[in-house]
Amino acid sequence: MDNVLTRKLEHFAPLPAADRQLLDEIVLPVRDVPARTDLIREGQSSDNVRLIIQGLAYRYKNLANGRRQVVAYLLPGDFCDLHVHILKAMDHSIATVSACKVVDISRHRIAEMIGRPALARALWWATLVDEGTMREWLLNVGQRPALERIAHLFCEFYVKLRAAGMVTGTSFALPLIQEDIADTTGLSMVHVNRCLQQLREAGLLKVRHRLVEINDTDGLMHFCGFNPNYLHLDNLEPVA
Amino acid sequence: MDNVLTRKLEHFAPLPAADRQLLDEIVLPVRDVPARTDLIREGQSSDNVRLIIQGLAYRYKNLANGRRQVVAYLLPGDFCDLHVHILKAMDHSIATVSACKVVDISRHRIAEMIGRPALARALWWATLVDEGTMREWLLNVGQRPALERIAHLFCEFYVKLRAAGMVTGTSFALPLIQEDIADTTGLSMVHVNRCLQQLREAGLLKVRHRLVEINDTDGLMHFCGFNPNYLHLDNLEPVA
DNA sequence: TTCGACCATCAACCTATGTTAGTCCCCGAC
DNA sequence: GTCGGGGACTAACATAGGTTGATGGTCGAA
Repeated sequence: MDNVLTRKLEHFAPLPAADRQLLDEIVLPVRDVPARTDLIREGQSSDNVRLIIQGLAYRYKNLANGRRQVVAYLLPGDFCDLHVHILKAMDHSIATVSACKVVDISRHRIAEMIGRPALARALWWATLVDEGTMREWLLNVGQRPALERIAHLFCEFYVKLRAAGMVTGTSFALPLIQEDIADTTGLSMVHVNRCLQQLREAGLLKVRHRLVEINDTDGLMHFCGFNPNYLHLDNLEPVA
Repeated sequence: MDNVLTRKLEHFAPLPAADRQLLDEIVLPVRDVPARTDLIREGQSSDNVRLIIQGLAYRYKNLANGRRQVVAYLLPGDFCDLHVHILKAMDHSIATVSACKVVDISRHRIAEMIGRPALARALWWATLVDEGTMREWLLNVGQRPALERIAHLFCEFYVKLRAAGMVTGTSFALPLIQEDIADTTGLSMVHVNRCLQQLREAGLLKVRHRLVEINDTDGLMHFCGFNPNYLHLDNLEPVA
């Protein structure tokens, strides 16, 4: 199976063949977006819904003084703005990290999806997972010390990318720079750098050249109290 | 109109009379829950969906070391766990702040609501508003300094309670203690205390005896860069 | 009316993290 | 092959906010 949307939605429950076929039609044609490019900006509205097919993107909000908070990452199979036709304007922006492949899906197609019970439930599940993730991030940023906060972020990437089949062995590609990690965790870039070195010295994880290698999965998860329940990936094979 | 659910959902769009009638049936019978009581705990699941009719409650998550993060407040008209039958277990807990009146709604009733297009859209809108709020909180906790962070929280309460008709003039009841504010903003109780005094000295806002008085609405909102767009209350009368 | 609990407040001190201002390394463009 | 730029990394210093522990209101219950 190479339809990333199907793959993602079937983490909730298997889909009828007819639904899978609809998803196969929806997933084309693909458009290329360069790295570090805004897909949609706060205040904008739009008729289409965008879906990430390949690459990494993120949602973010800015403060007037220029400070930035990343509020979510978007992986292949994630929708950018499923809600544009309910809400009048975006309350945040979305940008690519790496070069991405994106499809634009018409409003009518979305309605078609939502008309199918199995798909509607799967999309609802995806929404709930996103909410659960934001709650966990709030806990992370609000209560965990810097080292654990960063470790937790890497645990989450590990589990989500693994579910998407994007982890080979014990390492995965992650096109983030340290400043992205800083803006995700509410820390300064300098402190992120210090922490990454400490995590490396502790033998928990290595980050070099946009490649993350997790030496000690259990150790890392235990260190930051990572509990994947909030991702609701009940169909997930246990961690190796 | 005294149906808090109708009132809330009609912030999105007016509802057909038949839908309003369904909501009137749903909103009974009411059950009393004392203050500072868990409504549902992380890991639990449940067949019913709870709806807050009166009082204040909050969603929260705990760390193993006992630290607590409040991730959302629930006002009259808010559902506690609309998703229990999609997800297998709660990924967070919910507790009351003040004594609350709550209704338990059966799964079948929820399905009935979702079957009505106008209600389904209104519920979807409510979900999206909750998501938008969490993104704003992430920005708040991750990027704003303590004073602005607390000011922002009070701005949000002001606007939401005002939309719910729970603000009289320039002040409103808010049963939170300083420790709640601390656990909401990711600050220590002591620092919250310091900040509240500074906000008072600055003539922006006074908090005493669970009563908040906002002296200078515009000043307060400007001070913390509050922009209510994320609440998507397009039908809201402008701030007095 | 008194008592006890709970909550607000205060002071002294501490430290995790931020800031500034660099250097260095690597890679891709020409 | 060299140049330029982005990103990683360092060091020295600054501070916002945390911690601890004590004091003092206020209010409801008996």
